[in-house]
Amino acid sequence: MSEFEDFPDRIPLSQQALAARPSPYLDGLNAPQREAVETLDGPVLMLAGAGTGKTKALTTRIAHLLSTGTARPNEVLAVTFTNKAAREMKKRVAGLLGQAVEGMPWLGTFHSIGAKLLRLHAELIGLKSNFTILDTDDQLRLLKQLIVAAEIDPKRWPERHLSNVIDDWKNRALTPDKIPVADHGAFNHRGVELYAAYQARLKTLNACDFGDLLLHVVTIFQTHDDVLAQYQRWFRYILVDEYQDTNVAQYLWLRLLAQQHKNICCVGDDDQSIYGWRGAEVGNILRFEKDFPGARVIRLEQNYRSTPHILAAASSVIAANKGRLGKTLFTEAADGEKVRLIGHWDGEEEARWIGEEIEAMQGGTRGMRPFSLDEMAILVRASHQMRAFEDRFLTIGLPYRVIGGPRFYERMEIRDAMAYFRLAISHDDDLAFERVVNTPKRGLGDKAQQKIQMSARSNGVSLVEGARLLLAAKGLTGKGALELQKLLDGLDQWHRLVRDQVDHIDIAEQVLDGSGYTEHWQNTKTPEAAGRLENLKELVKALDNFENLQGFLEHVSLVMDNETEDADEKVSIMTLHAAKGLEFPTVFLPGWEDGLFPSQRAMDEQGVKGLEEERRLAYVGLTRAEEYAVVSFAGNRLVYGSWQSQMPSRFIDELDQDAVEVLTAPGLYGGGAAAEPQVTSDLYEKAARADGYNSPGWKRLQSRNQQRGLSQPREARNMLIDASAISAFSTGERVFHDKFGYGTITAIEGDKLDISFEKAGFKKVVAKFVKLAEAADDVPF
DNA sequence: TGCACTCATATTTTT
DNA sequence: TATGAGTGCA
Repeated sequence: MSEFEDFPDRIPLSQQALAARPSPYLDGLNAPQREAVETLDGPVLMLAGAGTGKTKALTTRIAHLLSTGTARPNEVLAVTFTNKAAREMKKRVAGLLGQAVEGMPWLGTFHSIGAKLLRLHAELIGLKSNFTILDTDDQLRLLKQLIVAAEIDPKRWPERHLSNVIDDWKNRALTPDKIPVADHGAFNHRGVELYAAYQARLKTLNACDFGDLLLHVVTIFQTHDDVLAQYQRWFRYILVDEYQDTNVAQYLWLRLLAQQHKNICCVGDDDQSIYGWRGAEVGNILRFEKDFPGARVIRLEQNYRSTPHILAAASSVIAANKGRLGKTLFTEAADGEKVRLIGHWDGEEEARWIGEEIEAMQGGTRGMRPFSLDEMAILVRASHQMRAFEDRFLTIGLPYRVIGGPRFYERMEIRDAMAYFRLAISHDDDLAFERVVNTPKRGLGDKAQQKIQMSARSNGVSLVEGARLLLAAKGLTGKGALELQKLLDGLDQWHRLVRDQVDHIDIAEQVLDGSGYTEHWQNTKTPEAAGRLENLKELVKALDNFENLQGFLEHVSLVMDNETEDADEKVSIMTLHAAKGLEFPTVFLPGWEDGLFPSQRAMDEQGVKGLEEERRLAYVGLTRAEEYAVVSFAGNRLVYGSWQSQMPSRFIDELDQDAVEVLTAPGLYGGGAAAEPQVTSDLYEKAARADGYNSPGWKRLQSRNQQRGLSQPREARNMLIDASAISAFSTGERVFHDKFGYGTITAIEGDKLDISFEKAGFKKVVAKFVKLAEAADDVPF
């Protein structure tokens, strides 16, 4: 292996010698971080709370290993989950060492390292080393074919479902022959059979899916001692990021590799485990000390990110979870702002308020420093919540960016283009052929495609060959035959270009133009066509960074992400999941309502386990904030087209009251305020725009709350309960609700009223959203 | 092949 | 509500 030549080969130092010769990187680390860096031998579990500098510790540890000569770059296996994390790690290690880390071939994501290993040993599980990696789309198409072939109704049993079942098995490192009896009922008792068929099909296609990249490697390790032993010797030091997110397959993979030297350092935070639904096993991190006897557990608890109030709020929420490893975050930062809590009438108003708040904060009119849009983020539980914000921000012209969403390489045009590239390289790529045979439209519809399939199957050849034979046998006539011949000629021509090692950018352009694909989008008059052409250009541009098409395809299926860098200042909108690992000075957390967050589905399907994961999500959300966090909820929300009354999230109850300040929103009126004309909220809104919290409306609302003795209630949420509202109602009373109309109170429970509405039926509603019927009579509606 | 229509469906998604 | 997938018709 020549790739490490540029790295000086140093004589490993003993621990003793190391102690005597402190590494220069240790400055600026706190005691536990230092310990995590210096405890090189034996298993180490670094429990790193949010914002405690775990990446710093991890990268310094690598730099330390290398610079002291304890390990050579190729002896260190460092795995992350995301490409972004891998890049970041590379960059920071390089920064610490003052040189590029070209010589670290085993720093990467689980999947990229898995792919690398699998290419080296593919033949051991019946693949060729140039196997293709299927994306989700290919996978689903394949599964659909298998479902239909098995004469199962794909409507009742959609491929999506099967893919989940199979992914779940793969996450648990279960090959078809190892599926436990308890799972045999999966997918209408046909799951195991279809799984086996799928794996067989993948092998004939010389392909594997994401899960296989790990599963196959585990299988190889389990069945080939010599191969395993080689890597066990090789990887003297293993580092794992985000250990709480590992699934069983990844866990086995790591454990097998670590058996020889046992120098495995896992970094994670059980409180930030939010991917349980995807097969992540919190149990892996909870069990670490059992798995690796003699493990040193190091806790990083000093938080460098958030103010004490934010930390207190986050800690108080997460404290409600059971079975934690337990950490107590602390900070030396100054107090700062309290977490603010605000309730709104509905989702639309919530979005409006946040929009205004963002604008105000830009100008520094909230008694804080001015914040740039880049410093603010809105974190939602589910992506459909984004819409309200997008709508609002578009109307007021507030620039925003949505993080996450479909990735670049998942877009239709990119995949079509890539399918063409794949075909240019290999005519055996049936999946690619299926994808593009009639894209753009060539008059090769279902019937023509079936004929090609038949021809291929009966002759035992690939689809491309099958098509060739079909044409030769005159099995296809007319326009279709002509077009198919043109396509096949094109394929031959492109294949020659690849073989002759023509510059791959030229090839790409010839393929896209020659196939008529570019033209297809040029002729398309839909609004997104221009963007698609733009993306295709982008794709060709990206080719520049690679030696050849093959290298590009490998990369694109594993590594290409969607980082559109634009310099413009924008507010970020993303899901809580997407926010993990990020931080923002200001964070808005809307939609804290029971059923939405925590999500009803998580609780229904996973019970307490699900609820606890939701709670960790709340913890992740709050700990993203550096200086300022705002939690909000709405009393009414439009869910699938009908209005739903929402209860504030139970997580709001769990917030440390001392860390929270309650704001009263415009448009919220209970009890005494109910009699006030609607104009109150208009006044407040105008004033808020002008003067922020110094507005007369704001002050009036504040003082009114104070008069009611609401400044120091026991629980945060209780602060929102209008005492007069509670006493104002009694069972049997006729009330009015803006969205549900008139109804009668059937029961009262704290601030919650059970109301039987005349039109909307039975609802549970927070008292402050309801008025006595006679008080409502003068409200225009 | 393209359209207009019905119908079911509706979290989170590192690779 | 709004999106997509599937279906029927020109």
